[in-house]
Amino acid sequence: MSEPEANPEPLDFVRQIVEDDNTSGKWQGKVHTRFPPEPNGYLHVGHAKAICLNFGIAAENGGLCNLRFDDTNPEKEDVEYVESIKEDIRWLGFDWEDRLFFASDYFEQLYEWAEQLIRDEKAYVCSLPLEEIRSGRGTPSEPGTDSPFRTRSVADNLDLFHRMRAGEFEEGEHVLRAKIDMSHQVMLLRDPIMYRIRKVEHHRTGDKWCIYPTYDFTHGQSDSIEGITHSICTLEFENRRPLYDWYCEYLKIHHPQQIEFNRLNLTYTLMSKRRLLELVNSGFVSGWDDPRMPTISGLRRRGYTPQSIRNLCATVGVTKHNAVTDMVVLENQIREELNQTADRRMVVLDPLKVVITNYPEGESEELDAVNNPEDASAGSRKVPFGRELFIEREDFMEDPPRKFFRLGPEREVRLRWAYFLKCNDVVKNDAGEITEIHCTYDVDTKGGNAPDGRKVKATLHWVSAAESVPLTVRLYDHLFVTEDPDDTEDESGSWQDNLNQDSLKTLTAQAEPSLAAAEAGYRCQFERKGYFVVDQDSTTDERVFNRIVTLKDAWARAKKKK
RNA sequence: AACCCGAUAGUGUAAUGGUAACACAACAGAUUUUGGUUCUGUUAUUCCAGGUUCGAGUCCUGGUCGGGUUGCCA
Repeated sequence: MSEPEANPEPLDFVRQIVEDDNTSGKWQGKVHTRFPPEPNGYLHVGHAKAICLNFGIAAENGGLCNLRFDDTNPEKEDVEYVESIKEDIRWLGFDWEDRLFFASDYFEQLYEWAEQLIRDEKAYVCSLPLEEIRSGRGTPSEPGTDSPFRTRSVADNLDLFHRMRAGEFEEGEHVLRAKIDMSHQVMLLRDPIMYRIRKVEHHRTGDKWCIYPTYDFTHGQSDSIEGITHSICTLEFENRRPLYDWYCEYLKIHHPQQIEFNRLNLTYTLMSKRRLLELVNSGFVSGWDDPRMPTISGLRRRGYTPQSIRNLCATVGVTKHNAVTDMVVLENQIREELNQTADRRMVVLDPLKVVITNYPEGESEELDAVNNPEDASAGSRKVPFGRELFIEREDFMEDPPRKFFRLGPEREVRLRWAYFLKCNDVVKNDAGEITEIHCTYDVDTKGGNAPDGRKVKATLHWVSAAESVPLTVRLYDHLFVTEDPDDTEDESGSWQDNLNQDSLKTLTAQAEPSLAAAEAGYRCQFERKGYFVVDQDSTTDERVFNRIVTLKDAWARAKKKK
């Protein structure tokens, strides 16, 4: 009766926990997750993994996923970030429906809970200066010492805490601390800070508050208020789980389970919001959405699709050990998608003039070119052909090495969708540089096939010199020259030393006319060169194309090996 | 020298005590009007030492290596 299932997709360890909980009835079959960004920067592809995980698990289990901003540090946060984060999540294809929340909406409740802990003698106002709180905490191997204010009466604590809120004290004069254990082996449990005084305007609450709760005193309770079942976060919060549990336990509130997974890292880039902000501020990149940035907005502008990013997140897996995924895994996702869906177009990035000496002067014709060999429904288009063309400079060599299949003196190649072409002569300037080449074409090979069955070893892309249109093309490369930005030559070096100074090259290319009217966001393949997208900087006079990714290039690889 | 977490081909993951596998990368070949795509094949893996067991990547003990913890950041 019960046939074994045909290779069920293996569950990652987080999904396994969720499934086990559903089986045991731990949460009565309920699954409720959340994605809790701090609005202090733009989302990056590492966040995409968390988004896919949280929204994905909810969807797969008939549950819900909230969007909650963890906005407890007004000094670094801003509405600009709130809006960009919402846009990026929507663009990725996820929907929080009516469940948009802010931790700052819970400030009043949090304040009451703080009072409750004071009354329960689980919290106290500590009036030690910052340095003394730090030194009093000890080190991982030596216990800390109790604050002299640890024994303050409940009445005094309540009074002081109220006056903190009322703004009677300056920043740093007092903090509220949990009373746990100053000699605990887990440093975090040595009377952690719950509230600090910050006389700073908050992007949502304005000047209503001058005391702000810390992450630890906010996050678990926010989860609790929202009825979260599985609080999924990254590995660096592992150490904080005891405190998450402590607050839920002593507050006697709904207690979600925190589960930590490994964040996404990619080679040749970095995922630190602080460092990405530095890159933006330094001007090395044009902004958070610079197409070299690993931000969602950067990848979007680079031409990546939501599907390609979701596919990456599905591919990398979810475990508990620090992993670095090769950038080519991301690149392959967009290549795979665009190979199926993108139009092919001919664009010459580095033009070399070709004169076809046996083509009648003053004449031209239109040839049929297939739009996408992977998709017959994409149809075909007309491309103009004439006596003078441009081909890619690197597709011609006067003295070709052994494995070079492209054009050379007395060699014959195919012009894509056009004719066979043979080179007869090379014209140079005084400096010895090739300025143009003279060729003849075989009129019987129209469309690219020889009736006599002869073969050529290469097919080149080309454009008509008279009818091509100029395009601004931005060639992007890795942000860093090393796989690991921190891998500096000497120890005094910094990650900035590894920035790729050649990560952006701008040039003017010659394109077939059909590209003159391409609209922002249009993606296509420049045949033999890569996938490109029209950038938002385009104007009616100037089309700007960003290179999303190159094609795989066996010839380039062979050259590099030598 | 304290505590927490981790370790499986080059990279990322699977194997839920029972034949170590998949994807990407690399390499070789076939096909090809993109040196693209597609197809075929090859190379290569359980950190170490003990223990439990008929049987250990998986369980136990010890070690090694890596990451994290000493913010009034999240």
